[in-house]
Amino acid sequence: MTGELQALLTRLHEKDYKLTPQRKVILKAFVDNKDEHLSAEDIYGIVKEQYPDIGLATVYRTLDLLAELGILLRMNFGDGRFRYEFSNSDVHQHHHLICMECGRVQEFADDLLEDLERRVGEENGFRVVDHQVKFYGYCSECDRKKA
Amino acid sequence: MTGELQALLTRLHEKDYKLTPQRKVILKAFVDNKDEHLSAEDIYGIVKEQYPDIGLATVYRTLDLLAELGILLRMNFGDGRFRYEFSNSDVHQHHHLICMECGRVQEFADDLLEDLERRVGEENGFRVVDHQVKFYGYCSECDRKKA
DNA sequence: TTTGCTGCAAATGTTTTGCAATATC
DNA sequence: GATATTGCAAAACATTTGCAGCAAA
Repeated sequence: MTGELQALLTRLHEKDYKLTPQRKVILKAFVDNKDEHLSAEDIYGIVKEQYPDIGLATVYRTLDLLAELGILLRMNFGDGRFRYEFSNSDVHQHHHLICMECGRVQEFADDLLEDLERRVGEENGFRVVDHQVKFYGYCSECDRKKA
Repeated sequence: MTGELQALLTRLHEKDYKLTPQRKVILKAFVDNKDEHLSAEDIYGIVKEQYPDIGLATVYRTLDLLAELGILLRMNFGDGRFRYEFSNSDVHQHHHLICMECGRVQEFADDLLEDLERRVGEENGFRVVDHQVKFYGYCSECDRKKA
């Protein structure tokens, strides 16, 4: 756990970014909330407990930085704000199931898409470098409640 | 062409929505720009030529209405504004190739995904009702310029 | 000590809303 | 004539930016 945070800090340090307490605390928030898809405001709320004087602008700037470095993934679920998650390079491709009732986001991994990606690129004269797949529907819980 | 506009107006009329010139002119803008992915501001610009007194708020309200009725699809390409396109029920599933250089959006249709959709739903206890797929990369033109 | 970072407040850009006036049915 | 719809201006909301002060190296 601590080792993971350390590794990330080292990664920043290697690129000559300063290791400020604000950056540490934001990174820690992601380490502690691995499965979440956090918005800037979410992070701000979490981080304010440990570091009450942090400014929202700093959160935004840090998220930008971490996303540029590839440490975070910036995603858009269509709810009007960006959300961020740890860019776990092990699980290379993972996608999202978005519940239209409660808004909960589940993840799923799938490699079948790489095939599709290649084929679509060839057929359309397009060099595909990334893809994003979202399925919309109802999670089992909401589906049960509705029935 | 005119027939298509008529059909849409009838659809509004049947649901007791008033056929205002503003609504007609906005619908016409979509009929005339079938292959585009238009933002509210885009529509506002187009429509202002025929109806200079229209307000931007009316454009937003009309787009909301048409999207709710299923006449338009509201989409988010991550460029900070919603974009709308005709919901052409013939081409049931079509997806987007987004050029990371010039921002142009090409479409492609694919039915292979329905399979995937079913399988993912089953494996994750999720009732999938829609999906959205975006491929990011470089269109042939930009790819050529870069090489 | 030097520069990069921060917090604050103001600015930005898109979308929404309150309200009085207006136009459709 | 009743009520939905409009235009305008202001508000809301997420995000960005300018800048003076501060802190990591």
